[in-house]
Amino acid sequence: MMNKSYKRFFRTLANVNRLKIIHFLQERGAKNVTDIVEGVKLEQTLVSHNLKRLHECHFVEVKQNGKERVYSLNKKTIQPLLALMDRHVNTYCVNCKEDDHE
Amino acid sequence: MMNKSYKRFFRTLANVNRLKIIHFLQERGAKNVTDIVEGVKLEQTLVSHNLKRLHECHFVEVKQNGKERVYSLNKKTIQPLLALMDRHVNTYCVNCKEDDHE
DNA sequence: CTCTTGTATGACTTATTCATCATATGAAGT
DNA sequence: ACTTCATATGATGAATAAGTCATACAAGAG
Repeated sequence: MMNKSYKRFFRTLANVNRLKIIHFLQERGAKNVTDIVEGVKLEQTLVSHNLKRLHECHFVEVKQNGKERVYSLNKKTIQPLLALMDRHVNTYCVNCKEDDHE
Repeated sequence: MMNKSYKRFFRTLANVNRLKIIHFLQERGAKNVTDIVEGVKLEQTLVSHNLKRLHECHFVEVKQNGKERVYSLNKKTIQPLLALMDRHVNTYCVNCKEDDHE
C-alpha cells in the first residue's frame, strides 16, 4: 500500500476550489481555462495552479487547441469516485453537524 | 454537490497515519486501541485523535467491550474506495516522480 | 517582430492541519 | 473510595498547504 501516493491523491481532492473545478467540468464537459475561470468564479492564476495539481494526479487531461488549453475530466476515475462519495456523504452526513465551519 | 463535506471526507483520508490505521484494520480486522497503537507504531494519543476523526467521518465504527474500545472499518465505503484508488494509483503513478517528498 | 490573448510559474504571506504534551475520563478490580 | 488499565481530550508549537501578486511564456494576429 503506497501511503504517500494515496495521501497525495486524496489531498488533491480535499480542496473546495479543486472540487469546484471538477464539478464544473463534470457538468459542462471539456472547457478551456478562461471558461473555467468564469464558470467557477476564481482567479485565473488560482485556477491554473489547481488545474496543474489536478493534472499531476491525472484527474484531468489537457489538449492544446491553438493558444487555448482544453481541460477535461478523467472520467474513468473521477466518476465512480464521486459516486461512491455521494453515497457515503448522503448516508452518513445527511445533516452534517460536524465542525464543517468554513 | 456538497463541497464542504466532500472536502472533509477526502481530507480525512489524506493523511498517512490515518491511512496506516485503515490499512491495519483492513488486514487484521476489528482491534482495540492498544492493539492498533502497537500495530501501526504510533503514539496512543495520536492514534486516538485519528480514530476520532475517522469515526466522525464514519470510516470506522466503535464497540465498547469492557474498558476496551474495539474499532472496525466501515467496509461498505472503504473497501470500494480503496479499490478505486488502487487502480488509479497503479495506472497513473507507477513510478511517481512527483514531489512526493515527505 | 510587436502586440494581444490565453495560460503558467515562482516567491511570498497567510491559513489550515498535524503531532505532541499534559491531563482528563471511564470502567473494573481491590 | 482508591488504583490501575484503556482510551479520550484540549491547548499549543511546528509543519504543510493554499491563495495572491507580479511576472513569464507561448501562440497566433497584424
